[in-house]
Order: sequence, then C-alpha cells, then structure tokens
Amino acid sequence: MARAKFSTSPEALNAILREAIPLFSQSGFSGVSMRHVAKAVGISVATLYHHFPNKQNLYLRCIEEAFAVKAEGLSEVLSQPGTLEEQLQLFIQRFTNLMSEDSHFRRLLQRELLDGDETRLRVLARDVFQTQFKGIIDLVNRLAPQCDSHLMAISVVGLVLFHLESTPIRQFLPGGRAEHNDPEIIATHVTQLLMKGVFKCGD
Amino acid sequence: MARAKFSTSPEALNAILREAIPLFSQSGFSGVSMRHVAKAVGISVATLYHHFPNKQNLYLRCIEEAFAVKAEGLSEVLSQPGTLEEQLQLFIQRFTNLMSEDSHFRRLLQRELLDGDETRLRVLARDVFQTQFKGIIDLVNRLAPQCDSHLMAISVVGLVLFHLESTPIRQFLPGGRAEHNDPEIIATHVTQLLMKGVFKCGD
DNA sequence: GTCTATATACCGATAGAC
DNA sequence: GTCTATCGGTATATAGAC
Repeated sequence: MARAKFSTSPEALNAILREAIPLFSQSGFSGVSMRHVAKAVGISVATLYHHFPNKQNLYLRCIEEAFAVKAEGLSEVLSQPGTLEEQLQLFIQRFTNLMSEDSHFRRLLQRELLDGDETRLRVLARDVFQTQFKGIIDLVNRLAPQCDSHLMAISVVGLVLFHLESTPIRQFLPGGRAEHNDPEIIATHVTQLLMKGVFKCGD
Repeated sequence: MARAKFSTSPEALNAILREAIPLFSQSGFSGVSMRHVAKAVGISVATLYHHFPNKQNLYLRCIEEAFAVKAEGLSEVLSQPGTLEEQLQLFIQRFTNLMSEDSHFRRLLQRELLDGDETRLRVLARDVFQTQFKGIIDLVNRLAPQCDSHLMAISVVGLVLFHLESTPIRQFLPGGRAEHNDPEIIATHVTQLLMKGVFKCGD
C-alpha cells in the first residue's frame, strides 16, 4: 500500500495519526480539514503535507492504523477453552468491552460502512475482520451446524455494535436508562438473547 | 419548529427536498454544498437561499421530511392480529422491507446516530420512533415479561438494521453471498434467531 | 523537517436587478 | 421568485527559504 513519499521518522508520523484519528472519528473525512489536523498536532499545514501527499492518504493511513491496532486486540478474543456456551459468552463479553473502550474504532468502522468505497471495504474485511469472523463462524457452526453461519456471525457482531451505536439516542427512547450503556449489561443481554431466544430471555 | 422565513410554494420546496435528501444521505452534511443542491435542483444558489435561511436549516428540513414520511409507514407495521409469534414475525418482515426499500432514511438515521446533537436526536426519538418503539416494547413484554424490554427492543431493531448496514462489506467477509442482502432472507433469519436462539436456529 | 507565503478553487451567504 | 455578481473566508495543495 502507498506510504508517504518522503522519509519520515515513525515518531513524528505517529504523533500526527494519534491526533488525526480522533478528529476523523468525530467528524468524518469531509468534516475535518488539513488545517484542523495540523493545528491539533501543533505543526503547519506545509509540514503535514511533507509527511502525507494529500488528505485522502492521511485518512487512509488513519483507518489503517486504527484498524490494525484493533485487529491485534481482536485476535486474543477468540479461541478460548471451555464449553461452547462459555466460549460464546466470553467472546461477546470481550468483544463488547473492546468496542466500548474506545469509540474511535467503532465510529470509523461505521463511517466506512456508510462511505467506504469497494477498495477500502475489501481491505477492512481482509486485514481486520477476516480471521476473527472465521472464528465466530467456526463457533457458530459448532453451536448450530444447520444454520447459516454467515448470517448468524453478522447478527452476533451487529447486536453488540448496534447497542453501542444507539447509545446517544437511548436516553430519549422509552425505557432507556444510563445503565443500558454499560458494556457488561449489554454483553449479558446479548449472550442471553443468543442462547435462549426472546421467549426465555431473562429467566 | 423553524420554517423558511419567506413564503414559498410547497411544490418548489418539495422539489428541493426531493433532490437534497439523497445527496445528504449519500455524502452527509459536510459532504454536500449548497452549490451541489442548487445544481441538482436546477436553480441558483441565491434561489436556494430564498427558500431556506441557511444550510443547517435545509439539512434539518431534509431529515424532518425523510423521517416524517417514514414515521407514517412505520405506524402501519405494528399492532397486527395473530399470535405473539406471528405478530413478531410480521413486524420484522415489514420493518425489514421498509428499511430496505429506500436506503436514504436508513443512512440518514445512521448519520444522525453518529453526528446528531442532543436536540436532533431528541426530536428523532420523539417524532419518529417513540410510538413504534413503544409498540415493540409492548410486544416484547408479552413475549418475555421478565426480560428488559428496552434492551430487547433495541436488539430487535438493531438486528435488522445492522444486516442492512453491513450490506456493502458482506461480500468481502467469509460466507457472504448476494442473497444474504435479500430483505426476506434477513427477516427470516432474524425472526428465527429471536424465536429460538442460536442453538436451535435453522431447525 | 519545518516554516511563511501563496496559488487556486470552493465554501456559505448576501446585494440588488428584474 | 429567480437571477448574476460578488464578498469574505476557508479548502487543498504547493513553492521555496532556512
């Protein structure tokens, strides 16, 4: 993949990415200017352009960086010992915590699902999610061999992500309370729902 | 709520909203300029400013319009006859179709969940979702009186929405096939998962 | 590697003629 | 109600000195 065309120290580069990732996560590609990033880092716009050929490349490097860091964390979440139920429970718990910890990755992911072109989504699927997604599919296949494992894996991930995604509107919806945003509560609910279905949930 | 401060024929106004809604849905608030909207409608920027005092107001009117239209459609989706299982199945089926039909509403909703301020989210929750959400909660309360109905209602909505949201990346994930984007397939899967849980899914 | 200065284009918004 | 013309500001991006 294309890197900066100038030699750049890793420290300077990381300092830029560290400031730019939260900005893009918060306001999206077109909501952040090179001036904003430069000011946040404490350098001039020209210096920023010395490290990155253009804004598009800076943005790509940001999501590459944010997603690469998260792919590492995700790789420790799966393939645990225990019964299938325990493995599912543990995965959901850790996945919920991981996604809840920093919202930057989750927001960038959701922005990419809205705005990412084919190339970027392909990279995202291959480099970040493929290994973990296969792990979920394996687990699902052992839990329910006769179901469509792809649909089920999307459901598992989606249940967790949507509960986090709906955090800002939850308090305005009927029954919404602050504790519903607690990752532990979310993980418990999602696990119960998956294990028992809606009928026996809460037993 | 604030309307245009000039008298404007409803037809001219609707023509603008009809063009602006897809643009904001596609590229977001900061990704669309007043020049883009004016060109799409076939009028000048000055004329656009004659109908709307500023860009913020135009955007708000767009989401008001898109969400108001959808709130009508949603009101027919709930409170159907039949057993609880049939009611849940029918709701999921219709809700999936409704969200799948036009992506503009769904994308604007997801952009609001990312970028909407408190005022806009409060309006969205009250004017668009409150009635329907209460309906889902009622249904859930009858299905599983002992569970947290708010969490469960979010899960039901989230399962459907995330399957649609992940459409662009699905083909790059293991096991992803084009038919997985079919609203009927999604609705069937979500219904089964909710009814039976992951263990008995696919039976 | 970092800067100031600048080129060029686009942005939101308005003035004023018709 | 629609237009052309324009204002002041900001956008991305570059030139060239140090």
